[in-house]
Amino acid sequence: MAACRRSSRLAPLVSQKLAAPCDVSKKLLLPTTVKVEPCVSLQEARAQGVKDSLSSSSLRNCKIGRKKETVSRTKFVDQAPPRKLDKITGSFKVVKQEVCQVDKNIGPEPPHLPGLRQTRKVKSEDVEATDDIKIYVSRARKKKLKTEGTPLDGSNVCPGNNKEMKRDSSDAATLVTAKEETCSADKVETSKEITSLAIVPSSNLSGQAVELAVTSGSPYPDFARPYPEECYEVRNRLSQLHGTGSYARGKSCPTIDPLQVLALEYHSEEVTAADTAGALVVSEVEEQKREDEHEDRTLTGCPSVRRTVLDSLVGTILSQNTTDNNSRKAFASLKQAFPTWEEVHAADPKKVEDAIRCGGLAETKAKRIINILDTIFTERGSICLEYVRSMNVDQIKAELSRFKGVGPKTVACVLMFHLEQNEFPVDTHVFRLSKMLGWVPASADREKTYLHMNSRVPDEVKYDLHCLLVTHGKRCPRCAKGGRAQTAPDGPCPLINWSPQMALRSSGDVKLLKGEY
DNA sequence: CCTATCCCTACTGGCCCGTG
DNA sequence: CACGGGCCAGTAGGGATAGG
Repeated sequence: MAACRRSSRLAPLVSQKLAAPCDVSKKLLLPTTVKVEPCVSLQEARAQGVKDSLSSSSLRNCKIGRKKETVSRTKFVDQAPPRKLDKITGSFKVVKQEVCQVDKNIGPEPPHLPGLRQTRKVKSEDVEATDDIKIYVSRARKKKLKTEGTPLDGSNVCPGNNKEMKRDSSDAATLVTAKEETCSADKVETSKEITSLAIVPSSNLSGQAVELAVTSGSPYPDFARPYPEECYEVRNRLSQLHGTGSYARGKSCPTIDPLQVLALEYHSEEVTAADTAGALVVSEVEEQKREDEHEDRTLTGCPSVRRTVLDSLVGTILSQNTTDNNSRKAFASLKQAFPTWEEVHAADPKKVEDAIRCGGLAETKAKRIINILDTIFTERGSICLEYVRSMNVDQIKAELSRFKGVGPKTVACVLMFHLEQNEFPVDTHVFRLSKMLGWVPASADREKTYLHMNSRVPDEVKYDLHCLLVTHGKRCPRCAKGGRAQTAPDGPCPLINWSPQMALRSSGDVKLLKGEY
């Protein structure tokens, strides 16, 4: 197994900055060694032309202190290869002599874009009015503007961001109508059944489960859970609690997770009241769809496509670390300011930043978006990501994850919500609940959880289960992080006693420490 | 010696809560 | 009411170390 994994990591890679990938990709080079001048920092190493596809450890080996001056490479192949550390597949990265030469001509890489953190609700008092346009200004930005002596006007704020900035308990109540009666006593019975299922020894696994344990690409091939039966049962229980029926792709999920709301907007299928748990999501989605009817005509450089992969990718980036409302408004604001991606690409980064400011982390996200557009334009001659539709899933993962700011979760969301692939994104809620349910080893990190769950969860239930776990992780007082649900609960948790971890949590005897789920 | 991996921290804007 | 600290979540990067 180890040899197998190692072999996969040696998948050849090509720099994203190769100006003519179609030419270079035809080359077949034998493994060799490339001399890299010693340097004292990562930035300097990159400035020397070392591609950022090189692993951090390998790049660090270039530092003087370690007296490591060589970087190995493998070969080009005639296919679209991953171009940086592939966190999803675990494949690895190398650097090539040609890459260094090309990069030297390009110069140092763009400034480091720091990571992101999640934001929560927006305080209503931070919404201010200027003339007829209500504008949203964060406290931090107010402080910054005050420090800079910049007047508060429409040039430095995001318009049209004055509604539903705060998702309070009344909103939640709207979302979860008619849920209480679904939480009846029969839940207790099924809970007992599942308790017994959860502790069933591996020798009693179904044939399907055993097969999965043997053949999956999981980092834990011997860890058989979750069994397919579990996935279906949890889906059914959470569906009863948080929403009715199956959340087929393209229909609404009973969640207001920004990624899912954005995803809904990308699908042309009808969104009906019966498919959602509340009127809020439906009205917002329909309203957005109406806006989209107009915007789609000029939205992208691919006029024949209603929603593009690039829309989805940028939308998902904008949804990182912010609320659904803010991310959606940031996306709409961006489209309003720059109807096409070409315009975004050509725009002053500050203008782009201003356009998405209402989504939070505007500077970071603007740089990342522009960097993506710039990379695509440089490599393809036009700003369009539709070519990934012809790729297989692994190739798409490699293609998208090479962009800075696009991680495994973002790629998985694009794959699942937009490209309708059988992916199982693992966000913080899915990660936490997976551990609580005993579906992954306690030591599993998020990436391993993603790999394991993606291989274990039956394809037909991935979409539903993801949506429901996210919803449940937000709403259930027992299962929410820190025991603090983001909305009013829909009812008693149907997963009590599902696993020893869940039982411990529900008993209240365990004081959760920092970092624990 | 080189690479892979684990573990940890930084970064970011905003919310929540306690304190003065 | 203002202020500060803790916390949130996804990504990037670096130190240390294991393994081939």
